[in-house]
Amino acid sequence: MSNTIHDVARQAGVGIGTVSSVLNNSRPVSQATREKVLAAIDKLDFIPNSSGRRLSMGRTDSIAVIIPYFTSVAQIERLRGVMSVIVESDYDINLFTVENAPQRDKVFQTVPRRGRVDGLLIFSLNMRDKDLKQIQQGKIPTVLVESFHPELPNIYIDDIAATRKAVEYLADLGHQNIAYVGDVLEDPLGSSFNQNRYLGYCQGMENKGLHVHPSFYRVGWHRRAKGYQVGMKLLKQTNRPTAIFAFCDELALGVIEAARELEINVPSDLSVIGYDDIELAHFAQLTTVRQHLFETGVQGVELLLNTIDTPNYNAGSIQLETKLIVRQTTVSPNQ
Amino acid sequence: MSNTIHDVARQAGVGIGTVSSVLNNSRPVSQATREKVLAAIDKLDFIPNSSGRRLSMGRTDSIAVIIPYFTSVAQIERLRGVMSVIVESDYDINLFTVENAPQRDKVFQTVPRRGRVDGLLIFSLNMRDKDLKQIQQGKIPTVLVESFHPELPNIYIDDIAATRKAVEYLADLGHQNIAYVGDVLEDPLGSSFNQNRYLGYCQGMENKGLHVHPSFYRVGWHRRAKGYQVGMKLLKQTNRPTAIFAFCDELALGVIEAARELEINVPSDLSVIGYDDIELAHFAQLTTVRQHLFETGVQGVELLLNTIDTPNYNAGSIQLETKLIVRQTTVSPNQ
DNA sequence: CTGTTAGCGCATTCAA
DNA sequence: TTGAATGCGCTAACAG
Repeated sequence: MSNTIHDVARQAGVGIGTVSSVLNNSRPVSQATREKVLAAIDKLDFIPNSSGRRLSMGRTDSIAVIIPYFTSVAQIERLRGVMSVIVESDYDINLFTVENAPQRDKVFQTVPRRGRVDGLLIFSLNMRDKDLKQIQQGKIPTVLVESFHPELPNIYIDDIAATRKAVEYLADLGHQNIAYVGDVLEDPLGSSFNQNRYLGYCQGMENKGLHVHPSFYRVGWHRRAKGYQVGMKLLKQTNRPTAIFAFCDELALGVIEAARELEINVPSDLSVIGYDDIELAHFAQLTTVRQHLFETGVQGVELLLNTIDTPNYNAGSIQLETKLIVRQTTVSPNQ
Repeated sequence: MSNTIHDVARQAGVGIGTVSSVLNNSRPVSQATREKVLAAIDKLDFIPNSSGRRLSMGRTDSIAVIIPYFTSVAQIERLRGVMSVIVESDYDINLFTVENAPQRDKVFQTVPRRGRVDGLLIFSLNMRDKDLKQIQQGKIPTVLVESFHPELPNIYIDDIAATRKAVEYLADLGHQNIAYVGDVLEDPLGSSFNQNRYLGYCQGMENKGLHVHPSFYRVGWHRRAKGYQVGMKLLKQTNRPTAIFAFCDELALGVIEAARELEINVPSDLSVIGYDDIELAHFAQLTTVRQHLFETGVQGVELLLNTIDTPNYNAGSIQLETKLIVRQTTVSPNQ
């Protein structure tokens, strides 16, 4: 079918060991034979069979990226960051998306195996002990992005502080009725950042002496359509909030659409603040918390590649900064 | 390191052939031994080593998805479609992004090889003869999405007709000065759809007896920032267009931002029409040509999986419909 | 029905 | 400096 190393060896009139040597520079080869081999390789358009190489080397030269909520723009932005560095490397990316618990279980059971991938990059999924055991006993290098486990290196941001500051910013503008539109706290896939953001919200409210009213806490999935629904409910309430902190930009935009439909002017009648700073946020002039999504992808793979290539690499955790980007959806109330 | 089939065989007190048999149901096994084997597999938490399996089977159970312009929302939407079906299958996805000619060359030279992947799904890249030769002599099943080659099955839309209709719609509204904001015609990665859309624009203009003015044809990369720049130039011209057809939604939104900054009201002073119908288009109330991006991904993999699984599968081409979605960025001029 | 063996394509060790 | 032999883990053909 395809040319093998034997074909090249025959063509060049040498042994396969010699061909392998020039392919990998694994041992000295005389200039003359090297040239013969290279000529044969070129003539046959030979590229070593990946499967054979994997088996022999015990390496796969590929890493798995595991992504929940693949519909989320934020995840895509991270993946872009990953690809931007992987393109320059010799690794392949195996992409796994996870939308529900069975899918997560299947991935965590089958993917972290020797001979499958050389490393794991996991987005936004907290590990259960069973998953961790699998990873650890297989000694599969792993880096978490936007999630946490005491035993694993990760790239993270201080969600609590970032959210707290955003809420305090709203309070400082003079808002008292600040609602929280977020994700369900008990994420079926096990994420903690939603809880952290809610925590930050509560802290911010408390710091400013504001009451966290139960009817001001609403959850939905982080898609725009859901933000629209939740926003509708919230804005039709008799005690309507004057400001809303949304868990992510997509939710925030859904809220804005709801407000638009109810003819509630943003920002004069309603301030909205998002989270992520996706590209759409710029277009919509949305005030938001910028987390450097692309950068988390970049740092995540880089950390992972280092742990793979350097045995006993001391992979610690890396915290990235956030920044409140004030645009045009937040002003003082009744202005 | 990891448990192998031999460990399982020893644990169960059988031969490796028997273990392989129960793993693959490749030959009848007595109920008693089957249970012994299953118990051993369970006890050792055994999953067959992927590299060994690949080599032995001559299959990789993975397919490559090759994507240029990974920054484009449209490509992401297609990829989502792909992942939605792949999750239900037993195939892995190897993701390759391509941002320039050297990267394309490298991917096409190294990826379409037996032992590397079982199939190729290629987005928006026209093949050169050299690339095609590689694919054909390796007999790697391949499906193109949004690109064309007479020898390869593809998923496509009628770009020319769709653009023509969009332009005719603008003309019917009464616009005469209709500009085209598009991609460079000579795409360095070899795409034809940009040329097709420009062609459709010209046809539409001609059908309506309108003149294609050179200063009304502007190109940039399909990112919003570029749309902004191009839009700025176009809108500062003395002979300012009253309507703009943009090659893709992202460019259209950039144009709208430029208009916003120049205090040119959309749509009363300027109609804008995009292409793709990305999610952002809905938020921005952008009139646009909807092509079913997610669906192209779905159909693309499905077609590919069929060609892989069914020898001599007659994979033809599939044309998907487009639809003009009229929202709020297009009205009659001077209204 | 089941154990043993050959071979997938490669890197690498052992001999020469 | 190089060729030949061994083994990576598995499937499948072969032999019992």
